[in-house]
Amino acid sequence: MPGEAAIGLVAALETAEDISAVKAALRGFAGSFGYDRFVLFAASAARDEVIARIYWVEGNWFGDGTVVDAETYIRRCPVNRHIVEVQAPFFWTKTTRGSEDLYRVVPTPRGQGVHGLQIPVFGPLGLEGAVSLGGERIDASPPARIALTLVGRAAFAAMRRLLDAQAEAPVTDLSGREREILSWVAAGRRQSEIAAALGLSGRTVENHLRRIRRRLGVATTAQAIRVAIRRRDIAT
Amino acid sequence: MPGEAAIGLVAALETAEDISAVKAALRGFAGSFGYDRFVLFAASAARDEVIARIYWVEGNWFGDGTVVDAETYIRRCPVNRHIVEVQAPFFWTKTTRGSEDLYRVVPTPRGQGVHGLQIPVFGPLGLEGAVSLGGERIDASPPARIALTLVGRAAFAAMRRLLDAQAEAPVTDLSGREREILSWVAAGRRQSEIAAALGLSGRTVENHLRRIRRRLGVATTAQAIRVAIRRRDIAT
DNA sequence: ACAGCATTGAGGGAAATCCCTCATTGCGGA
DNA sequence: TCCGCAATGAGGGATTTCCCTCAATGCTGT
Repeated sequence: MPGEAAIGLVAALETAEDISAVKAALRGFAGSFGYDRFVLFAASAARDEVIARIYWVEGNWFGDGTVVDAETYIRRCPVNRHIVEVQAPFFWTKTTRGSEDLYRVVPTPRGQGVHGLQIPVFGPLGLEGAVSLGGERIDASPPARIALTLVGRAAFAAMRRLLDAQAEAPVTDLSGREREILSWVAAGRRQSEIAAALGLSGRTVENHLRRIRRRLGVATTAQAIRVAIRRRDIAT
Repeated sequence: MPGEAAIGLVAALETAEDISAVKAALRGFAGSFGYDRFVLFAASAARDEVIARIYWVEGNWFGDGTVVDAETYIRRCPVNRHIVEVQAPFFWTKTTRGSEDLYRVVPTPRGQGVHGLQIPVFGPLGLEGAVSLGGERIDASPPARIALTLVGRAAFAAMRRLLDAQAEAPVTDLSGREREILSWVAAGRRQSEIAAALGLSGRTVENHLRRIRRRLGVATTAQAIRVAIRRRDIAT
């Protein structure tokens, strides 16, 4: 009865106090479908890299028994790039030809090799992360996919809640100068124009904008405009 | 067994060919939890107002037997504004004091009056819509919320797939493609990333953005974000 | 048939942004 | 008093955006 179990797990994950409990929940549930490799990472589209922060990596991802570190995983798995282009979970399969690994996105993985389910996680600002599940003999049926998506997303939310609680203190307010400068940018001024208007050097304006981006947790100034408008840091 | 039914419904909704089937699925499932009023609307990157397009309104939303039309519903239900500020489904309750309706967001609705569950739907660009369920004697337990969220979002996806298939007329000066690209920029993507995501060349994205700037009469893309948000060409 | 416009793509070069780091000043709180 | 932080500025280099132009589709409406 994966459905009942899934809903119970989601409820439990919402109030989980313990990272190991979150891992155990996903490990156990996904395990019953044949998945034994796990990756959870934040991707918020807010960083230069696709992956902003790795929450959890576990399992024999590359078939050679090596324990993966974050960088390795990212570099060697192009599936993680594909995540920014989709709107729904997708299956992938890895086939090894000679010494080369070939990853493909497929409707239903079958046959030899490592297969997986990649689950994007969305939020108010767009892509926020992903849950990646893998294994060699996986259940790739629609019910499995649906249940795993439900539980995987709940696990992601729980993991983020627990791990980003202390790690980040993101929602600092913008300083007055920062709001002022961002408002000018929103009004269509270039950095050099703002510098002239405010009697600053272009460098200073640039530095302020970088600080603004970091504070708002966004990748580009254009996105900073949108986020700041939503947060009411600047006027619409 | 709400869990099994939910997963089966989601699978069915993914391939539904028929709007009435989608409605029947949600009506039946939510009905078993005491919900008998339904609203599905898109809120995404394309139109004026918080609500871009209403997919479905059904039920006695205002207790006086009147059939609601879209505008009325939007104007009279402030809960729909609140949707832009949350990251997760929430319950609300409506109490009537004299001739005045008071809406409140609550952890668990109880007592007299109309209660409801508001389910935001997120995608790569952020908030994409919402599913609103209401009733007078509703099940507001966590399992019910989780199952309804799962099915509600699947119903939303199905409804959008079926209804947005045969096009809609752009109300603004920006073309559909232009709004789409600008939305991605507002979500923090670079031109090259957008090109990859949409399968275009970087040149094309760049050309679209120049055209957008010219059309909106702005100098920079950052300003275009603000103007487009204000004009409701893209989502906040 | 033909004009208009959306969509796509490009060359070539100028300008702007963005990244890292480091440093100084001045202010308010522990 | 000293730490932290807002505010300012810079060096130096890597990317990205932006500007002009031109052109080929394909669809729509007159």
